[in-house]
Amino acid sequence: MKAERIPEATVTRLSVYSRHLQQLEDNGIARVSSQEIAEMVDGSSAQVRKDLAYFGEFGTRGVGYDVRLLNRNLMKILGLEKGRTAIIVGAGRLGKALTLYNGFEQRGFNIMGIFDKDMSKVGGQVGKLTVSPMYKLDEFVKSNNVQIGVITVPGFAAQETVDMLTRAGIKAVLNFAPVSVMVPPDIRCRNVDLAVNMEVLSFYMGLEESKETKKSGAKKN
Amino acid sequence: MKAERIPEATVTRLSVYSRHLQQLEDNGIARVSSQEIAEMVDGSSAQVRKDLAYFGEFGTRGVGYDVRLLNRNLMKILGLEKGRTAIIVGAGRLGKALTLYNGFEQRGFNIMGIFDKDMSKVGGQVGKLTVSPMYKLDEFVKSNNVQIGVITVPGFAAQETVDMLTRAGIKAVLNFAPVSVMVPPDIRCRNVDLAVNMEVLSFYMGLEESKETKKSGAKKN
DNA sequence: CAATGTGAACGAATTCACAGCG
DNA sequence: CGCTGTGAATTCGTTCACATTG
Repeated sequence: MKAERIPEATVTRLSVYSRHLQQLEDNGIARVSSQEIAEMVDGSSAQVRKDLAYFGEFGTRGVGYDVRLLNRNLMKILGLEKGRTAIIVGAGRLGKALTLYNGFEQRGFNIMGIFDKDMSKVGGQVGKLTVSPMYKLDEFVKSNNVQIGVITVPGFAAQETVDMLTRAGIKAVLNFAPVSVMVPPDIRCRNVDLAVNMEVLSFYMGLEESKETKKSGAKKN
Repeated sequence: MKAERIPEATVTRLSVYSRHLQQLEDNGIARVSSQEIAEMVDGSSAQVRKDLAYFGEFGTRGVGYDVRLLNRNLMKILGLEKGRTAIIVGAGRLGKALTLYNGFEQRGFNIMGIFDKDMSKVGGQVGKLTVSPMYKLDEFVKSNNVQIGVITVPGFAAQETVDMLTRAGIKAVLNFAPVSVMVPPDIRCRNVDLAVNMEVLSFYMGLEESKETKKSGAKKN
């Protein structure tokens, strides 16, 4: 282990390892090797060990890793033992779906509120939460120490929403609006563009298609 | 330009470039430089030019790129001029939200159907679509030539769903279930794990937090 | 002695810097 | 003259291979 800069790809994989370890734990499996983890996530054992090596020595040579212990360590590395707090901004279908998405609380995230500009949505129920108006956002973020803002507003409203959140003191933004938003340098931001994922698939399908075209002897132009 | 393997990161960026060019086009902007594109996507101009260079020469030296023309080319590279077809499997909240998500059709994707195993959901309306039972999936995919299957079923049902889709002849899978699914080597698959995104944010927030702790002189242990 | 942890080798992706061209 | 297009240099991430150790 050494104090280096951590590749983002490593962080992403740690999260995936953790989810798989959780499954092993739930199934009562006590030990696992880097090789076995690699198979679960479709990677290499060397990669698994390298990823872990950034943060310490978690295994026993000749034996492998204690599933429970390693998962605890990964959760800690990922900051999940701290009970992360989040709100959803945008009470459209996607916002509501994310508010009620089980995967978040299963991993220790607490969705504390949901907000919308549209007064016809304000007051509506989303599970246990009630949709709040935007003017309550600042106060809510501050007094509840909300850390993560999840943006599910339409593209044109995304930047102003992010600005409100950063002014209120949010630490990180997960943006589902299909635009690039600007954040101050001390705020973490990730864009999840659903269409981009589809387009990457489309690109690779296109490669396959042109292969087939070649095989059958047809010409493109 | 040369016939090399294309980095996936490049493909992802092309999709983002295209979305921004679309915006410029809508605003009546006719020309753009690699520098300006870079600023929009928060990247470097050299990166933009390198990405484009995999596919050809699209610009004019000393001038820049024709917005409309470049966007046409990118859409073509991404296979979007072909009218990609998709179905959603899993008519829960996320499935419904994605079915009605504007971003897909705006980019040329046609969501043709939505399926669910739960008979109490079958027959329900989702926009213009009616939720179909799973036993109709195979026939539907084949006769409509559906290319992309979007998985929004619970984790435990994801693998069997993928198997059904691949048997029916699907070309690509976009998996929102928080598990790793296996696909045959000729099928493209992307996993969008919503919790992973949150956890990566959480990790970097943790780095900030320990910086602050150090600054204030406190010790972690 | 089996599986970890890790320096060294390798390969891939990004950035640099400038030649080439409209 | 300005901006593209691109080899060369560099940085970054992954894989290899083996010494290390419980």
